[in-house]
Amino acid sequence: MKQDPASNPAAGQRPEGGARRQILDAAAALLRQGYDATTTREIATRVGIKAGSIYHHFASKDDIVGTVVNEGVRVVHEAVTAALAALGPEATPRQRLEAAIKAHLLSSLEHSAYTSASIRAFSFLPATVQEGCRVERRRYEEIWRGLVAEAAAAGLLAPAVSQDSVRLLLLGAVNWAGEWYRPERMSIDEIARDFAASILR
Amino acid sequence: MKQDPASNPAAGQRPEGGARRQILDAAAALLRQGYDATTTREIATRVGIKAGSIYHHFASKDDIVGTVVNEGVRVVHEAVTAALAALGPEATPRQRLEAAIKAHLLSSLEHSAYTSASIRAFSFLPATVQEGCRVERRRYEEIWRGLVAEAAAAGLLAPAVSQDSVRLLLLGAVNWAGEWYRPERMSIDEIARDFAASILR
DNA sequence: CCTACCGATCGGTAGG
DNA sequence: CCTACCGATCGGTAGG
Repeated sequence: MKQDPASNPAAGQRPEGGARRQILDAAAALLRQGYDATTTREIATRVGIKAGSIYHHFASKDDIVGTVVNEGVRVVHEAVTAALAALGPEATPRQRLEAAIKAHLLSSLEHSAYTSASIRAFSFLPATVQEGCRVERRRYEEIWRGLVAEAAAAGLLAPAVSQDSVRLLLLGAVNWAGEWYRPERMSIDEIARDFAASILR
Repeated sequence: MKQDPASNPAAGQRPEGGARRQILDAAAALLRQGYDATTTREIATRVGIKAGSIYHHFASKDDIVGTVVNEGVRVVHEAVTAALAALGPEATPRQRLEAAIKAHLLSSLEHSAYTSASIRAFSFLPATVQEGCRVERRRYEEIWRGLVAEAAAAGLLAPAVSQDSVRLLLLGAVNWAGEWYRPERMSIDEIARDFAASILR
């Protein structure tokens, strides 16, 4: 759940930087417990400022939440893209799918509270916040559409099963992992390997 | 999302029946939107009584929520058990797993707001409510442990993949289905068939 | 089952 | 960035 600033592309873009980033970090951590548990007062306490001062940096609570959720999708998107690029052009569809699963799990379970918040809290957010995130989410979904299509073209999927079903099965499983994952129970490498092996043949 | 009283084993056990059941129904429907969205006042409004009158029937909000969540697990448990029993002793492990997936999806996506609430809201509930549900949830999990073990014994799983991984993959996928399921998009029959076919060989 | 109310907490604002 | 405060809403209770 550490926030690596180097993997956080928005860091340093604003001259003041500090306070705004601290507010987002606190909100991301709180969003794990849900939207209502993410109070502006608790955010302020964690940052070390008074409740009213939040509004010097953000227009509203939903402005904060929307920024966190959008950034969470962007972080996992970039993590998966980077993992695929690191494999190089020789990689097989199987290797690529397993690498994408691993990168997604690492982002949501270990690296980014933003991604974790995006996944867990999304469906309980106000409709306006959800809509502000739709484009980014759909862009990310496209990666998985492509990976499943590659696997299908290589004949790695079960016969007579739609690619939509495979994608929804896989994304559902990895998104739900936050509900049961414990580091000492099974490693992320192992989960990624088993999930990929279960679906590919 | 209809509540079929005949499939609701607790109905009729209490002589007064009506009000208590109506409160639970309203709470189950509201819990889809989250724990905090489930206010005692909104429950009362939907039932047609005043807010304070809730406490004539239940000790607290968490008493209501805990009852709903427990019943949600019990309903899906009984739905899956009944579906397996209906198959008879000649059924193959493949048929049994697919029937269980279908029964679970039907319960959470069509038949029971209680089951839907159990799945969606669980991880955002107060710890005390979660603990009051642990036993029932673990009992339900055992069914899936058994089904995966049957499939493994029949040689239907991918080699070198742990049964835990397969169970977590499958349960994660079906539990996440509430996030994307639309009746006009893909039928529950089709989802169950594709999910089973993706994992079995 | 209702009326009337409690203490607490929420998001947000005025004015400095 | 703070002090002081707002209107609204929450879970729950007293007393009937």
